[in-house]
Amino acid sequence: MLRSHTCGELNLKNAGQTVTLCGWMQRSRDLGGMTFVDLRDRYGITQLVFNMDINAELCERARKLGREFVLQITGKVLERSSKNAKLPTGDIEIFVEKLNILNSSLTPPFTIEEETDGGDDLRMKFRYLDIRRSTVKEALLLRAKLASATREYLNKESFIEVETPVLIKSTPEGARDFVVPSRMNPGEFYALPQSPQTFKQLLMVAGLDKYYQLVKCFRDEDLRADRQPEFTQIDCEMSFVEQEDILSTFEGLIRSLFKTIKGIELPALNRMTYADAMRYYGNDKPDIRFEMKIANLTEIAKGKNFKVFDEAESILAISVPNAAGWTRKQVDELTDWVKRPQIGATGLIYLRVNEDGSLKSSVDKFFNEDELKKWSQECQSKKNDLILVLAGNDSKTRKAMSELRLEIGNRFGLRNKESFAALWVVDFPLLEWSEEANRWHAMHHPFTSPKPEDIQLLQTNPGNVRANAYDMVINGVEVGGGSIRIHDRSLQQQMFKLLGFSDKEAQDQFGFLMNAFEYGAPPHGGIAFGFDRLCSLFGGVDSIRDFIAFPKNNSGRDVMIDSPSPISLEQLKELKIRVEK
RNA sequence: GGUUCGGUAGUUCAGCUGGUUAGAAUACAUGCCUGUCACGCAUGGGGUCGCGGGUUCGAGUCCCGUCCGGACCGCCA
Repeated sequence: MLRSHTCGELNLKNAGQTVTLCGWMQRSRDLGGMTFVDLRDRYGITQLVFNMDINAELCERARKLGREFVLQITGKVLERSSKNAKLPTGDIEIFVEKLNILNSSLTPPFTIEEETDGGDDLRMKFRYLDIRRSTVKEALLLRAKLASATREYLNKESFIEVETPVLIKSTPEGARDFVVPSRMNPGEFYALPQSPQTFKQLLMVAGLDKYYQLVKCFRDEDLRADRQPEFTQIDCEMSFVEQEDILSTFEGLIRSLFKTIKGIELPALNRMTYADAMRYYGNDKPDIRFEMKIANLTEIAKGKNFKVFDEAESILAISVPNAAGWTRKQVDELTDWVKRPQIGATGLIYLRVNEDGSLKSSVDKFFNEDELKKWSQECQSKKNDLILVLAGNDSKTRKAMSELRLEIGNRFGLRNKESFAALWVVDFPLLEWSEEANRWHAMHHPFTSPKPEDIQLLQTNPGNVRANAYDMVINGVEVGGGSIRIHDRSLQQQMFKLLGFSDKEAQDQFGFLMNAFEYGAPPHGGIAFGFDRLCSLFGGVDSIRDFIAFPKNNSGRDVMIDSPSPISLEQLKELKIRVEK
């Protein structure tokens, strides 16, 4: 070992000992007669001290050290005459007797501090330096802790971790696949899994009963702050279970993670149907850290000769507490906000509920006091509330209202990152109609089972069939989702047919699964959690990038290794692939 | 595919309605300083204003194109 201790562990108890430390030079403070050096490693920072009077030659050498030089020092642990309460090692310093420079360093392109001066692009290019910063290091540490606590919980519950293949088969449903050419099978391609869905179902047919895997998944879609092309899931599946069993098992997992990692006793999760989530929050992943539910004014506000309302499919409102005092300017600014193309509302109507109970709206011309009173009753507003109204096409307006509600939550500081509100959203529709493809799409995936009582609707009214599907939502983030699966060949076949597969297509693409169903497939179901998102939620950060050691940028590039990149002509030839220029 | 914001010193940024030699902070270098811990003080070096074109007597600034990056919409079963 090159060292006897780490830079984070020495304190007064070690005073008098001779120790050897290794680390990076964080910074030095040269006072002329003496020089202080902060030595940093993963575990912390320890101050080194050099003195001209006692060892001039060594002190001169210490003065010449540059930032991020790698040092090995041996010296005596001394109590400091002026202590630093900010450091765990702040009571002591090392009086250096031997200084060995293990490696020098160029001046780093950004400061290696908690708050760096480096931009994202630069940090990613020099990610190995970025990870030296405590913020990123702590994020990776949190990820490791979450992974280990997850495994511990699931192992204790008798789950078996099984690895499934990464080179699999491309299927048309769902996201775009990343594909990998097969040299031995020219013209043919593997796909990287979007999820190990079919494999975990086969493991249930195989009788493993309880499976999990912390697994990399891949989707070739456009990225976001919380979306990477390769990401990690906690993927789980159980046999001989009903929806309730899955919900309670994995509610247990999440609550245990909160307990062990954050010391938080998360209350039992409420259930909300998909229909209610859409009705009251305009969104299938409601942030329930605050109320402000959406009210529907369509019935009571129509037919008063106000054209915008009369032509609208839906008129929706939220009542913002204590906002009646907002100035015209503030409301105008909010109006501009909802009119941005990303939100897409055409305008914003308001109704003030004044302190004295009187009402003032931007549409007083069309509505009398009694009519406005009905609005405020429908919104359950209190004095001093400001009611905000959007109108138009139902799904667009609902979406816009949901965004507006979240924005107001942000502005009022109602979305505290250290408070956590979790719930299950249940009873998702099995199918949704795709205008673009002119056919039904599986809302979750094609292996999701319909609720038994709704199966009869499959032929007559597919849009109304509810699925045994559920999402776990925390603070408006979908952290996980799953379903009870179909385990019966004929129902699965019926499902594919409904989704527009011919019998042959279904057999070609998913025959292996349906065949397996004929050999005693047990009833089963499962769930998958977005592990990166879970990490960022626990870390109180919106972006998942710092919880991934080497993430990709917005355009799916790794700017450090500069990939993707062209491959040689020889490689292409071997793969029998021609690239269009 | 679209919307939007940005690209100026190693880095983070300022630079107004176009006008003399493009600034600040920090980093870096040198010197001074014996209890600092974001040490302090002094001095100094450091710029193809992303790239290409245009308008103009004159462009970091205005226009067009392009590349790069961020956020978002579409997309993400």
